[in-house]
Amino acid sequence: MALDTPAAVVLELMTMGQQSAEHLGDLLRAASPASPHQELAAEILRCCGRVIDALRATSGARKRKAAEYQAPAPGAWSPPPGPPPKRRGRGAEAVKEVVTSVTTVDGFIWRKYGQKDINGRKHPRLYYRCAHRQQGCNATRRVQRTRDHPAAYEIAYYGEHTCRGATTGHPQGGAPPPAVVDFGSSSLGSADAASLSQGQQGGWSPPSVSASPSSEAGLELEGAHAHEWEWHDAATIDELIGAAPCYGSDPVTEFLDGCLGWEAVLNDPLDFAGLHRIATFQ
DNA sequence: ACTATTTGACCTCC
DNA sequence: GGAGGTCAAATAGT
Repeated sequence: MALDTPAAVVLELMTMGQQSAEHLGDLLRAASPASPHQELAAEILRCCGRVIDALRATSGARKRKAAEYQAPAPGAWSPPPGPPPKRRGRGAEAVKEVVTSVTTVDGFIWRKYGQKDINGRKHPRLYYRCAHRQQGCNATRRVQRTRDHPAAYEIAYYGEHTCRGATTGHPQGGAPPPAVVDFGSSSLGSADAASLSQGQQGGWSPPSVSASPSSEAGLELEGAHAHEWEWHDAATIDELIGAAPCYGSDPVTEFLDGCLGWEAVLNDPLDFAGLHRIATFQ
């Protein structure tokens, strides 16, 4: 939610850019240890770092005060009226399971309703349900960082969407903007997850990048037509670098040739005028 | 004022 | 009984 502000978006994008520069530096080192271009990558890295620092300093990173929960009187909690709510059976089959670097780009609006520390897992599991639950949509999803690659998320979907997706109600009927910043396997980020909030007008609102400092899950960029890439259990990030279709024989060249999604992001209908200025470090 | 998120309590399954 | 899943009050954000 908090990342709906341009500054927050810039911060997130700069973080990604920083990660990409790191990745680029690695690739350059691997390609040619003596390459003078490494210094260029290092320069990009430094610039990103400075912008990030400046943004963090000005944003004031408000943090939620720890809730002072007042325990309800014994017996205060009462189950909702009517039949008991149906809980998903433990280990119930997910309709779909995805392992992805972004926690979703599935075109649906999700609302977080719970978080739980899971035994043997370093990161908590996050629970989301479709924001259209009031319209009877019972779709839920479970997001969990993978054990092997904390930058990756296992997303399990449960239930069917009866709402046909929030973004289908796009006011202009046009395709929503491609809002995915696809850094491919380089997104080894500290991204944080939160659910995408829908605008109060009930229509489609631009995809937002949101993060909460306290959350352990990842960046979430959502757009109805944005793509997500998946990898499967056996794949490692390194394997994916080699396997990703956008990489050719020269990974460095391919990297520079636009496997990243910057253009798509900057062409986004969102007002990125300010972003352009910042992105050019002026 | 209203909505979204956080988080401890509670429920259900194994 | 423990672990995972969900609820709902409290709180933050707009």
